[in-house]
Amino acid sequence: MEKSSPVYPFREIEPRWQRQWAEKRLFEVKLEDARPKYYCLVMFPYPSASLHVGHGHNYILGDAVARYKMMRGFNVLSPMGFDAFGLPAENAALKNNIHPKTSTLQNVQNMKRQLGEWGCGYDWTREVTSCLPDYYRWTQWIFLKLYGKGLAYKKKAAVNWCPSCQTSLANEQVVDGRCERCEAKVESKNLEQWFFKITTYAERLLEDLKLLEGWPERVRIMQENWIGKSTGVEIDFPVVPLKGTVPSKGDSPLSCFTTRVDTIFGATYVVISPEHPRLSELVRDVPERKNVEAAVNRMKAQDLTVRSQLETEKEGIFTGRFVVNPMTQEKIPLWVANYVLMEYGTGIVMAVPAHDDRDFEFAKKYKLPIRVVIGRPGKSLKTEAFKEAYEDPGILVDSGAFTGIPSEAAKEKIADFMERNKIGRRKIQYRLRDWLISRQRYWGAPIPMIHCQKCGAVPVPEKDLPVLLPESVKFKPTGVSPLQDHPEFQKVKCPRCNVPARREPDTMDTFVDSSWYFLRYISPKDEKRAFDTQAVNRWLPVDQYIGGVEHAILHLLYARFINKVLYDLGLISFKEPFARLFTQGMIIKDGAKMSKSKGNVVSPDELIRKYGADTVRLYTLFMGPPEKDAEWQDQGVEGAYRFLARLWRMAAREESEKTGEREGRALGAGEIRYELHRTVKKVTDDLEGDFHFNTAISACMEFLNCLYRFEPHTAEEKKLLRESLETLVKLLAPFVPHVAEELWFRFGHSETVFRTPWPTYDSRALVRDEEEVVVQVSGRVRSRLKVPSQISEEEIKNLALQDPKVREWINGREVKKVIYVPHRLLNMVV
RNA sequence: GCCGGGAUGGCGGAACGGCAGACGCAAGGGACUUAAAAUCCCUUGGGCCCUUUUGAGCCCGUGCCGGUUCAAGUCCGGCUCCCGGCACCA
Repeated sequence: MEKSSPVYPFREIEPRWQRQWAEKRLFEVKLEDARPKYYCLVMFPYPSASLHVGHGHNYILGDAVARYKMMRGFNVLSPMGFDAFGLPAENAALKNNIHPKTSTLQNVQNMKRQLGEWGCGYDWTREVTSCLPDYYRWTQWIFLKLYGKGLAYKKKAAVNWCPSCQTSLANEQVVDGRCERCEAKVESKNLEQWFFKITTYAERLLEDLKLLEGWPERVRIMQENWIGKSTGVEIDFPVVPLKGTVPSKGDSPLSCFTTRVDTIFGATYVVISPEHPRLSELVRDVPERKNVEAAVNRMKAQDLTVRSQLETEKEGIFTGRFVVNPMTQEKIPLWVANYVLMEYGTGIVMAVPAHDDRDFEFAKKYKLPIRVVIGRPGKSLKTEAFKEAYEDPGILVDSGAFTGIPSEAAKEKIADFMERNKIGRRKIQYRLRDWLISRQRYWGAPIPMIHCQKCGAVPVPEKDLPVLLPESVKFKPTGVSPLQDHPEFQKVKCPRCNVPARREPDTMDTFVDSSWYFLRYISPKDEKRAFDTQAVNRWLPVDQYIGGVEHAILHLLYARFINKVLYDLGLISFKEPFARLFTQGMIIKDGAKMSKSKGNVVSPDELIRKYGADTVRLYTLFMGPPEKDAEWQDQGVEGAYRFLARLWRMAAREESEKTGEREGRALGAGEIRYELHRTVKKVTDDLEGDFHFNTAISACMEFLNCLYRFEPHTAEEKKLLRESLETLVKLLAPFVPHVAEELWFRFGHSETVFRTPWPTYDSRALVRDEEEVVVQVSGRVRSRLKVPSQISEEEIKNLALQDPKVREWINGREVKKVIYVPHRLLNMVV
């Protein structure tokens, strides 16, 4: 239902102010301004065809923060750009038979329009678009920097392969065994691929999380889990030679990583992964060879996602070989088992069935010996009494010289012993894997490498950057890069020996593009370097980063990694890129995340036409605490709209007009002054804290309600009303910039409200002459007293004792104890 | 399994250990209006009870069970359910 005449003229004022701000360059930043800097950054978006109000949350939050900080006197940098390479654009382009560059740039234009209509202000002179050569040239440069440091390498490895997107994926892009983008089941494929050695930085990425006090705890924990550090010992188990064979190279000891060295005396067998490269050699001469190989092939064929699930039945087979437990000197069997992962540790695990659930289950199934070596207080040590493994710490039993030692201490002592006797060594293991960055798809930055028959892989010299992504390419996914067969692209000479060579055909993961863009905003037009070290060192780390929690691991980990590499290269001086992080909640509609595929998107265009951008912004911020998910309710928008209309009417009304609706409820100047200062304090505190815009807006609503009950008579009172309104407009300006700016000018000001200082409160005004104190008798509210605020405990007690309701409840009994909380409550216990 | 976070009216959500439900939505009633829209006012957690009435009062109530405290949505112990992360990681 279209409203014919809006209750306030947002249709006229919003476009006008958007134009004015652009003309006045309100958001354009001079880097060397004297004011303190504030870098407010919203995660740059993927240019999708059209934004919905769920996307809006992000930008509105960021814009409110930026505008607030401007009013606090900061030189605010609030840039915007587009994460424009990547699969979705390419897939959409294929579907619509259009070039991804064309559609991406179209989307960018549309998004810029939408952001503008939302009233979000950015320094557009700093816009970056990651799919344009003047940007990706420097993404390639960063690749070369990593390559130069030995942090980019190519290897053949089992990689995650998305059969639908026809490309490899990083570990971080596999969610529950499915492609993060298209949800197709990920397969394993052996491919030659480029990796970034993020594992080299595992410890620092973990350690420096401690520096990130301005980050949400949960994001830090998610990164910690992802890095997955565990401390333990790598133990060597000598292989027992087969009878009648000469000990061969294949018989060197098998190393196992364990976090529970204290249980070594209970290791009754060893299990090896079906993928282990030494396996075939180990079983070459055993009589069981045929059976073992058949079983191994069965295990390898098992669906990876199924196989790596805890619930999956454990399966194994005896290899026919034995190893020696280095502590007991016992000969123990070597088994192959489907639950041993090749990618973690050494791919070989010692099994202690008494003290590990998995080993216990496996030992039971295959009737392998179970030996108790950790005593449970007050429980039987007999193996038969074990219904399940005992995994908790305890006192060592049957553990040779280490018997009687508590397990935690034993871990250290046994590790020392092993290191002395060279049978094992302390080791730290991480779950984090190297970052696979090659993609066999078209729409990405080409990896700047050249393959030469003679010289091998040769980096493209920096002066030859960018390696341009050719535009006329058949980019239908085939599983190999579309650039592979592009003649002009491939035609290249080895930079080292000048013989004909071929270019690396793979493109880079888009997460490489996004792991440094915040540096580019500082000097976006620089043609000589990726970023200006000096300026970047002054402007970073980002003061406030805002984005979705879905990037908690992927983008935020990669960006931290690249930052650390650049730090080590001496190109930047800060260890972490983002000082404070705010992760906003999702907007839910009809119980699900808003998405085009679910058909539950709410378009901002329509809402803005109907209610105006300020209403949409106000409602978005008012819905709930911004870090939590919130359900979008169309009716709620109406409420925000009504509030702005009320504000407009109050501010625009004639001074003589009557406001107080009912005499009895009218408020006096004293109360208004008190409420004014209270509101300033509340809004300021909420904004300085964790961006609790919802309660800040509530406070503004309450204050406006108060103003409607105020009827100024004297000149002084009229002045107070005016002051109240101007202050309220300033408090609301970050949230509803257009209507605030309009009213501000109508009040007679000629300078933008965003360059006027944020209101302050006077704590003396927060002291009231008279206030209400709750009187409790034995913890229950029985009465309320209006008392002077500076009243003494003795006085208020006497007043309370005279109160008829209180007297009735005390009923002559003795008051045993009196608790007085000044300004709040008096509790008399009988 | 481990680690986070959460559970408050019909709904979104407020509450330095101190009046639970601010603010907003929805609903109901009323005013204005020929009517509608817009606007404004009142009521709105549940139960009980007294009174001729206006009203006033009492009890219960923040997922469940227990504890600390003059006082618990908030702190402590033990659960249930929901959301998120990690997970056959040795």
